[in-house]
Amino acid sequence: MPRRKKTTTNAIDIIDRRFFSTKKAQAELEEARASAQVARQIYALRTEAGLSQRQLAKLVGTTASVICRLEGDDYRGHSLAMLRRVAAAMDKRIEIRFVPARGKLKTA
Amino acid sequence: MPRRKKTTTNAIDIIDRRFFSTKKAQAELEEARASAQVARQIYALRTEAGLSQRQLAKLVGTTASVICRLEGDDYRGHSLAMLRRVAAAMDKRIEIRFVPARGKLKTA
DNA sequence: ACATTCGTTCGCATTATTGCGAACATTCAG
DNA sequence: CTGAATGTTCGCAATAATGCGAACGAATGT
Repeated sequence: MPRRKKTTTNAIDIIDRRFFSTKKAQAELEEARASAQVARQIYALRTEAGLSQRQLAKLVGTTASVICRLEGDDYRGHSLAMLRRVAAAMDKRIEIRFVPARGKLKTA
Repeated sequence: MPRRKKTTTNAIDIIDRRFFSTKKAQAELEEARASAQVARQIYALRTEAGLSQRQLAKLVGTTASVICRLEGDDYRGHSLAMLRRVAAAMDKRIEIRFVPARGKLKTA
């Protein structure tokens, strides 16, 4: 049975571990939220346009299962190419901006 | 030798063809411009941060050749995952918005 | 001349996204 | 009940992005 690094009786270890875990967790959360927001935007645009997934898929030039994936909250694989195709299908375009890390303000 | 669809003595064919070609050309131009804008944003952020491609690559967790690709004007393969990694490396985050097709206004 | 750093390009393996059909449960209309 | 439409998930082939090292020309400083 190998040593277990003292199981954690050291205060610094605890702090370091917690700090690291929160940093990592925050990064993952932020990315998850950002991806989910993209997904929800697609969903919102589609429903507001009165389109079904299959209808949008046809406009985009793909199938319903792909649209369903794009709208999934846990999907992180969005590509700009696909986003632009989806946007174009609904007379929209994509705007990408690099903004300060924790800027919660939206320019409207 | 198969028929050649009258080679084009028909006015409507000419108009349709021209319309289609301009539509397609416009779409490609718009996509090219959008991609180039992303590339230039990365370049601008990097240089303003005083980083070399290799330095940024290390921060992002990749190599200089990848950064070089991302900054190329003719590269259309950007993924949100990579953009977020680049952004995070420079204390930024990515904001994606679907805006009306020909809206030339920027909200800031 | 030499070494260093820079941006750039190439090829190739690895990984991820897309394409697509099939199937399922649910809902709604006839 | 029957039929049609919707959203969803699954698997797999095809395509595309990434990872990475190597090499090159150019610019810089020693």
